[in-house]
Amino acid sequence: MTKTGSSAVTETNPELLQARLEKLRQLEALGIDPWGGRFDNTQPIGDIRRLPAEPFREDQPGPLVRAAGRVLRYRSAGKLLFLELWDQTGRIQLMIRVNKVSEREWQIAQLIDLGDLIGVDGELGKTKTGELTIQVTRLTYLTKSLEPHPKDVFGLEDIEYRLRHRYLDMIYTADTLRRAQQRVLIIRTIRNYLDRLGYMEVETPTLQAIAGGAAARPFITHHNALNIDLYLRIALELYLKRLLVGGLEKVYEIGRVFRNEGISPRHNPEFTMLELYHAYSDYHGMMDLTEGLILACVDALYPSRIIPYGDKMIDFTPPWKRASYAELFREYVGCDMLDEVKVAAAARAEGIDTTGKEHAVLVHELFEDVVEEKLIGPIFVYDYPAPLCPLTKRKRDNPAIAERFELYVHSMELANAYTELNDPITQEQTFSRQLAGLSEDESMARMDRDFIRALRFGMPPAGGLGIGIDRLVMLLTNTQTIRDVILFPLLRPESGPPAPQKPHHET
RNA sequence: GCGCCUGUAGCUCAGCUGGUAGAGCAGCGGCCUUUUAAGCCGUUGGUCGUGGGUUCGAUUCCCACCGGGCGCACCA
Repeated sequence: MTKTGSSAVTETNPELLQARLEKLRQLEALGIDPWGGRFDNTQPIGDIRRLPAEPFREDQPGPLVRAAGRVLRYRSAGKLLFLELWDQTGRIQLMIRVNKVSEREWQIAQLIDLGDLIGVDGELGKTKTGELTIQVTRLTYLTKSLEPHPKDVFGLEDIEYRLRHRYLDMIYTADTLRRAQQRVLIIRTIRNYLDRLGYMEVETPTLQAIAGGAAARPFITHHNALNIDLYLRIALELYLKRLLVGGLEKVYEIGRVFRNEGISPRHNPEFTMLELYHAYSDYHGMMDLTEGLILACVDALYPSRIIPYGDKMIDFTPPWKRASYAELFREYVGCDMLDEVKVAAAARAEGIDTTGKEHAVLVHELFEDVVEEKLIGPIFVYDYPAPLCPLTKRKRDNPAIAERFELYVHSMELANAYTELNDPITQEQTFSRQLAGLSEDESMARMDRDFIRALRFGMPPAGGLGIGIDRLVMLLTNTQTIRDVILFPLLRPESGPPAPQKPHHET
């Protein structure tokens, strides 16, 4: 194995490894299988901690409990051992006394290393200092850990180390496990909420011949038997809309999408989207749904609807503020967004380069630079300038305005919804216009003729909603970086990667 | 992709303007039957991310590369 002399990969200290291998041999010599086996009827440590417990007494044994988990602390006091046992529900102290276990078990206990997995039966009680403790009567080896574990009391500080050893991060950084559990709860809450409203959850293709539904660069892959390039999807939209044509009136998907773009504290190349469509509804219907859906998540996680994020508190008490794009623009930029002269002046004042830019583009750049940071929210911003939203139905009485809203919380776009365009003629023109305008990067927008054909058969008018699940989880778990709500975010390979195989497809 | 910051023992960190590395914990050998980051005695452990340069001498200064972080760009 050649290492290209790079990266922060740490090799295990060979002496520490040897010490553990030696204990492994000693365990085997005692007739113990160091890799353990089935160990049934354990109680979660969190449950055990809630049991009533009295100080230990020789004449009156406390309740018997059985737990399994990882040893995170080990203190030997001669003929007495204190350990700390960890499982995903909590930690508890174990006490092993030489005269309370068999001689063989006492020997085994001497061979425990930090990080080993053990199972114990014992009596629940309290030590002289009042610490809730299981006094072990039977000790079962479940798995030897050969790698030295990090020192529990310091936790893990190195971000790269935490990401590359997420399993350790889960054990030694309480927030990591908490977030993983809360993420599950959020997604389950969303499913339950939508299922109760009669939405059907579906799964649409990840491999697509044309990656559509968003303006983003796709990943390219290859199918050998068909000998065609395929794209990883960048959105769920176009297939879900086909299902509207097919008669599913309330449909959603929670799934991974892939965008071949930069990485940042708010961006991972693969992330999870909820997209949802409701036939015969519109963007106002989606606003109500969004509010209810996110509130259900807040209620699932917090006793209050005012929750912390960073150094701020976010108040989710409904009803949430709703303001039009034009209103907010006037309020924070200080001029009417239709006034081309004033908008250009305001843009220049913000240091935006105005040369050769369309009016609508300037308006939106100003909105992003000036307005977004004010939107602590939650606030629904609705009625967008039509040029910004090619896939959206225009207002009947004002074709310059698109029926779209975005939900902002803490200046972050959390949800995006439209009254969906179901007019195949306009849709086709929009595709063509996008293609004409973006000839430089042909992969950004592709004419999806099959989708146009589906629209021609008649897609019901509908409201559609997209929510970035990762960002929702960030917000609801008070997490500042997307890497900490995705268990395994993308990182460069840690040792020198094999030379990338030519040919590249682009860039 | 560009800019700034960063990489010292298994973990967490020191190391002043250049003199070839140090602590705590973990490990190893002892002592201890109520510890709480247990304590006491002894002890092992590092090509200071990698390569090159300057220098009598580089963890320290310079350059390149590799990994990571933050910001910008692309985007959600």
